[in-house]
Amino acid sequence: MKPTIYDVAKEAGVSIATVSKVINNQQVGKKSKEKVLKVMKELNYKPSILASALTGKRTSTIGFLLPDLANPFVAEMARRVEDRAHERGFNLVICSTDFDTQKEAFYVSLLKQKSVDGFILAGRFNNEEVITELLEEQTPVVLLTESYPSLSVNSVKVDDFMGGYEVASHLISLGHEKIAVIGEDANSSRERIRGYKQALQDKGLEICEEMIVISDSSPEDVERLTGQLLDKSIPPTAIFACNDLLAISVILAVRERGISIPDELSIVGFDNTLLSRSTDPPLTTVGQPIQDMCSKVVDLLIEEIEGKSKTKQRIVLLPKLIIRKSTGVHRSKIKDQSN
Amino acid sequence: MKPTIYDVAKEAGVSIATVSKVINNQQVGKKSKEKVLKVMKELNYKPSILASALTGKRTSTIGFLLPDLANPFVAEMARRVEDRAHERGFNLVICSTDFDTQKEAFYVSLLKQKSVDGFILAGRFNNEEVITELLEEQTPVVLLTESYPSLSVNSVKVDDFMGGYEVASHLISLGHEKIAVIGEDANSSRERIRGYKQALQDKGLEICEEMIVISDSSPEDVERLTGQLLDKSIPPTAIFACNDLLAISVILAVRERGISIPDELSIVGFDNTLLSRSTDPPLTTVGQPIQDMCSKVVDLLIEEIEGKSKTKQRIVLLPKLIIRKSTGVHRSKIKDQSN
DNA sequence: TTGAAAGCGCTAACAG
DNA sequence: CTGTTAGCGCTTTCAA
Repeated sequence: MKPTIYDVAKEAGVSIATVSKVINNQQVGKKSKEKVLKVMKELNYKPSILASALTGKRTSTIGFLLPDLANPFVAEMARRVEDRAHERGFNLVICSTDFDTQKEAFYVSLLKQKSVDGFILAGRFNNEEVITELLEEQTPVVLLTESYPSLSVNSVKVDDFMGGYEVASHLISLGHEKIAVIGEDANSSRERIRGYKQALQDKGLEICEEMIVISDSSPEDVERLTGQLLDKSIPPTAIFACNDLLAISVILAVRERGISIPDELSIVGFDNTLLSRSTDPPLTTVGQPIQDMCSKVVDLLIEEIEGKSKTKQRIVLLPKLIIRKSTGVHRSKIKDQSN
Repeated sequence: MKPTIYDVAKEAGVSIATVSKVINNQQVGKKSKEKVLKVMKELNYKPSILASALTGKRTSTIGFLLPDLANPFVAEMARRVEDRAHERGFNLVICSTDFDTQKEAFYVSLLKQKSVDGFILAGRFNNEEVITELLEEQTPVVLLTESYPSLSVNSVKVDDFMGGYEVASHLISLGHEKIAVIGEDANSSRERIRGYKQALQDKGLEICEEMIVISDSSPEDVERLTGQLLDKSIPPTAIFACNDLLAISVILAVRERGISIPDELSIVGFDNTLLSRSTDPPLTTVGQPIQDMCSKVVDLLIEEIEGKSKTKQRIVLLPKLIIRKSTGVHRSKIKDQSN
């Protein structure tokens, strides 16, 4: 059916070894080479990557595990990773793990069976055991967006601490003193919160632990938590949501209560997703250099795949505060000033 | 390094044939079977899918080509497709084509070399030649979201015509008579527009061609077109954007002009993406049964892969109008009523 | 420069 | 029920 290397060899009057050599352009007599090339074209011959991988070559495909492809931020990363991978001649097989330890293990195992050349693990990856195993068998892996402080593994992420610090600083400079935080159960959130606390401390503000809450990321939970925050005797004048998706849920909850943004409540997100531009008001957020990060993970992984990497790296890129309309001076402060 | 079927055979004291049989659970003596299973576990043996595919079995991976993974609607589809594929034991290798004929051809060719079992092509696929070729060589293919009227190929999509019809009917029932449309250069848009026209006609309204514009999908272009529409001597009182992403750009453009939605202008989208809930006001849109569609494409494809499919199918699911806050009676009508 | 042949890990007759 | 053996399509020595 589909032509094989034998068909080409026969048609070109040479041995399959010769054909193989022109495929991998090694030394071949000019005449033979031309002949083979011509026949390959005629027969529309494409070498089977399966077969060549079986003999030890790469499959040129990368396993890309992420929490949920439907998440716009994740999807954008996936696209950037895909682009870079494509430039470097690799394909991606993408699997959503939903933070599920079972799925994580399952997919890694399955993709190993399919002989992917390496893995990119994006976002929080719960199954530390799996990572350890990968590391032990020297399977190339790079983490994206999160890192495991205790493991010697390549990773690329943004400086979450700094992002959190900048958000809080911005809010404080606007006069806010009661700043709540809604985070997720992930290292990145924890780092952002750590940055936030540091900023409060540096400015001599009191850190109030009950203003810091962790959600399970579902819109319902976020709305509930937002409600709780707002119902406090002294409610916050600003809420820092640890990512844009959370921020949107916050906005919806807030809007439902008829509270105006930013006059009565400032809101900040994180990630600078598409979403953040289309909310009303447009969301102040922290931009991650997605493209850069994604190029870097791919490059790092390929380096490891090609065996060129000397030592493990933790690459940390700097985030950038993007001020839009969801943050401002609180109404009460405005009165103060006009008095 | 990694254990092979030989290692298992030797360790279990049987032939590789026997091992192979237990892998594919065929008839094997109970004792041997147990022994082999035990050894497989001990050695943590996983059969190489490459090798087995080389002998004619499937790779259990599907090539999924789509326009742009960073598009939230597309990403959500990808996730649903992935889920179903996973349930059926398949993986996805995802490639973004950007509507680029070259990339389309390139990826299809590459994935064929990688021996994917079949293709899902989502959205407008420009390279008809490639589809024809796929069809000729009997490679399983299913189109998602778009269909090629002239080709005998499986496809799953929503009834775009009906969606457009419902949008227009809704708007008309609200009293709108000047309804503009912003579409894309794709069959789905054309169908939606056809539905829109039919509705106008059915209600005895005049169809004004200059109220119908096609954008290149970039936010800038959409904003420009929106401006043009609004600057007409008799501007529309409603705009039907052929998808949510377009609708958002329209909203941004409209908001910039200080026009209020829906009092002065109603806006409708299409797709019911996540985005449509978080805009302000929340967007009236048309919901596609994404999950259903995606399960169906996968099932259809796998049927073809397994050779069970008798005839080609074009599956058309019905859309559903979702009325939110971006549409309403125009201010002028309200006055009329109060007079 | 070229080709014969072994082998990658697995499946599938076919014998036994 | 089990094992032998011949491939699957390609790469890679090793001779010629």
